[in-house]
Parts: sequence; C-alpha cells; structure tokens
Amino acid sequence: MAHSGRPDLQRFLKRLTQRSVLTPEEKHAVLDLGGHAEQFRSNKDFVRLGERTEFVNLVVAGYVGRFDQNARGARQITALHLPGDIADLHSVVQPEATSALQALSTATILRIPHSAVRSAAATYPALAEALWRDCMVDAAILAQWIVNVGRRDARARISHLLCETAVRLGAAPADGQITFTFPLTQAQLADVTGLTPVHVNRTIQALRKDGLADIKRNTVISDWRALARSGDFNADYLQTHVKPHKHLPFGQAADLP
Amino acid sequence: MAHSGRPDLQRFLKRLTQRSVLTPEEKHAVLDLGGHAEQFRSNKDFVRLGERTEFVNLVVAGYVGRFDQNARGARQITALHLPGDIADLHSVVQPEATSALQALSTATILRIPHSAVRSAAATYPALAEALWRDCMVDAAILAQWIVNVGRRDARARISHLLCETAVRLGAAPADGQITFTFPLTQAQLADVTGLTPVHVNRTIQALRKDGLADIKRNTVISDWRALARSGDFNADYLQTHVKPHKHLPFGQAADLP
DNA sequence: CGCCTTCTTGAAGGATCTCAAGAAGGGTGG
DNA sequence: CCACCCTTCTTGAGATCCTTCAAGAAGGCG
Repeated sequence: MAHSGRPDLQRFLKRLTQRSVLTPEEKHAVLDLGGHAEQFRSNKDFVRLGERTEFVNLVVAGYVGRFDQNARGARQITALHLPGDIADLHSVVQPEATSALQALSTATILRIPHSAVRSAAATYPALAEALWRDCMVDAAILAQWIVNVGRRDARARISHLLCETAVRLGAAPADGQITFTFPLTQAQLADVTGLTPVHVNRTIQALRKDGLADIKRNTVISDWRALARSGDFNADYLQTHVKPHKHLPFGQAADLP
Repeated sequence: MAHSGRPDLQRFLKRLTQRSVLTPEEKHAVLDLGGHAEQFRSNKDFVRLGERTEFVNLVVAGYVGRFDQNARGARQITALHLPGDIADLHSVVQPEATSALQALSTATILRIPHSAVRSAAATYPALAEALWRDCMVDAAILAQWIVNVGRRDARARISHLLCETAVRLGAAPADGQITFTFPLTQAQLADVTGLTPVHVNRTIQALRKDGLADIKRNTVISDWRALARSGDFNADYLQTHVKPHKHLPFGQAADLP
C-alpha cells in the first residue's frame, strides 16, 4: 500500500496553485513528496492530542475533523478537512499536535514525512511561501468558524457550514441545486456546530421543510441562493477568487497588477 | 514619529525566540525591520475588511482585536492581540485582509512594510520558518477559541479568556493573585465571548462574588488555580513551554532531543 | 432476521437574550 | 471645583433558543 502518491498529490497541488504561482520544478517537487497511504474507519483518531508528529496528513478520500474537547468531554470539531487538504500542514513547523485528527467517515490518508516537506520547502522558497499561505487560509476559516459559533443561531450555523463545504469542494456557487457528498452524522454535525444532536436534527428538518437543504444518504441538495442568505455566507474569506500570488524574493511586492 | 522601532521590535523578537532558535544575524534582521509608529484611540479601525495591506501591524501598547461580523451587524472579535504581537503577520503572505483590526483601547501600533519582512525572510530561511511558526500559534489560539465559544458556558468562557490573557502576558501561572492590565469594556468582552453585554455583566459579578476574578479599573486580580479550573484552562496550546525549534534545512528533523 | 447505529419526537428545564431604565464613573468646560 | 455629558456598568422581568432526558422508529449491515 506504499506509494500511490501521484494522483493524490495532484489534488493538493491544484489547491496550492489556486493561490500561489509555482514553476514547473516546484510543481514536480510537490508531486514527488511521496508518503504512504493508510485507511481509517469512521471515528478513528489518527493523530492524538499532544503527540509529536513526523508526518503530515493529506486527505485522499473521506472527511476528517480536527477536534478538541472541554473538561467534561464534550467534543468540538474546530475544522473540517476535505479530500485534497493537508489536515495538519502546520505540523511541519510545529510538530506537537495541539488538536487531534479523526476520520469522520471511512477515510484514506496519505502520510507524508515532515522531512520530505521540509526538504522541498528549503530548496524552493516559493514553495515554502505557498505552504505558509495555505496554512493562513485554514486560519481564516477558523476565524469564520468563531463568528459562526459565536454570533449565528442554529439555522444559520448549519447553512453556513454547508455553503462553505460546497465552495471548498468546488461545487458552488451554482444557482439552484447542488449535490455533493456529505457523510457527517447528525451527532458529528453537532460537534462541528457546537449544538446538540437533537437540536441539529430539528434544524435540519426545518431547512428541509423550507426547501433550502436536504442532508440525507450522504448527499446534500440545496437551493444555493436561499441557503447562502440563510447562512449569512460570503465566500471572500476562502480566497478562492483571488489572483494567485507570485513569490518575488528580496522585498518586492508579493504580486503586481 | 518615524522610527522608534528598536524597543518595540525587541519584544516581538523575544516572542519569536521563545519558540524558535535564531542566530545573532537573524535577530538583528528582526530588530532592523523598521516601520513607523501610529497611535489609535479606542474603537478605531486601522485595517478594514477586504483591504489590501502593505504593512504588518505590531502592537506596541494597548489591546487590539481582530474582528468580523454577521449580516445583522453583530460583531465578533476572533482574536485578541497584546503588546509584542504582530496582529496580522499572516498578511505578509496573504495581503487581502479577511478580518478587520481595531484598537480596543488607546493603542500604539508599529507599521512595518511587508517588503521589509519579506526581504528578511528571503535572506534568512530560519527567520521565515520562525514567522510561519508564530502564525501557527495564532491559529492554535483560534482553534481553542472555537472550543470556548462552542462548548463552554459564559462563566467558563470568561474564565478561560482571562487565563489565556494572563499566560500570554507572561503573568501566569503564579498561584494566588495575579494583576495585569485588562482594558476591555464589558461590551467588548461580549464581542469576544459571543455573549450579550448584560450577560457578561452578570457573569463577571458571579466571578467576583466567588473570589475568582475581579475585572475593574483596567485590572484583574484573580485566584489563578480556581479560575483555571473554572475556565477549563490548559495552557499547552499556547506552546510557551516547548523547547525552541531549530531550523535545519534539507529535510532534517526540526529539532533534536 | 436481528443487531447496532442513526434519526426522530415529546416535554420540561435552563442558559442566555431582549428590552428598558436607572446608577455610577470619567472627562471636559465653565 | 462644580456641573454636565457621555460612556460604562448594573438591575429587573419576560421571552426565546437550545438543552436534557427519555424512548421509539428507521436504516444499514452481517
């Protein structure tokens, strides 16, 4: 099962180049990162809190959650990671895990050694910058999540989450119906949104009744416009429509008009 | 008012070297970053949402908030920045602001050109890594904030925030009483915690009555042990007691035992 | 077919919000 | 030094959102 890397890394590379300009050699360096794939079943922790990690985890298939918990054991998922994401890219510079990682569905993970990433980043400064930038997009998502949990009610929270997921999967915006895989159980959805499973259930039913979204059998069919309005969703923070940044060393502007 | 840099940058450098090993030249590069200082009064926005920034903002004095808001205008502060922090270090690689920055008290800000930071980072890869690492600590704080807002009640939220602030200021842990400047109004505290000013007021009164913390006249005096328990606080995520990481290029481990 | 997970429903309780108004505090000008 | 104003803090009471507890229905898998 070692080294099915290429097609998996391709998807991550696409993500990177969406926001950063890379030369052909730099792209090759990404595709050559290597690593070995592993499968985890739903609810399996594959990075534990406080653990010192030596690999970075690229999600190949399935959904992954970054989570923490409070003293009473109530869980909170602080980030969702979709296929193509490296769930803990930050561990390259900070290997002591401050959050755990868990498979939220059956998931395939490509584990890439830190040493490979560090070597590539040391050789190509532009690549290092691209990786850093990618981490900052994740941070922007965390910040939005705080707004979501802090200042939106249950209906808006779930709507917002669905909208964000659709955009990150590349499935939105497209007016009208959108269908995509969404394997989270209502209990997991509760851990994401900071709600109770019971309340998540009732809120989902309301969204269904109002024709905004239907979370069923792993798929969501939504009325994009209405859902985005209901979730108070504005995709700017995801930085998907930004012109890719070019790396120019020695103090020149990051990119030019 | 241009170029009072040195002592201000010294504090930021101290933060950096707490988590990363830097050579003397690299330290000098940080101290030579330059920039110009500006004063802002409380509630003044000095970075607006969506703005394209050319400077990084080092907090010299006062408190600064990173904030977003929902559609109905309800504000949510997603991060607090204390003297010595660069509030938007991430803007070096992602200059389009995804959050606004606002002074939460009278604040002095040293504005350092991106070009200066990029130039230093390009010259010293170890410094680039240190900056990246610093950004990741900020991200870990964001993740904890989500847990705070999502899974802790009002009393625990405020307790946790006070504990975190004390540790970041270097004032804790110290058993028994701790005193430090905490200039936020109850309304601002509400924006941080995702609560209402009214409820913040009642919760603070309860903490005061129980002898845990007293937020008054800009200072907090607390019973550290009890407050940390009440806030479900564990400082690990702040990475303050971690052995500093050394930059070893070309794929060697980040640091060795 | 049967088991285990996930979803659904009801009813009561609690945490937090909303609205409203008054008290205290800090700064400024006369 | 007092008077005034504006911000911040405090208090009360009713409404709401969400939780808790409990139990039954539906769905997937061996």
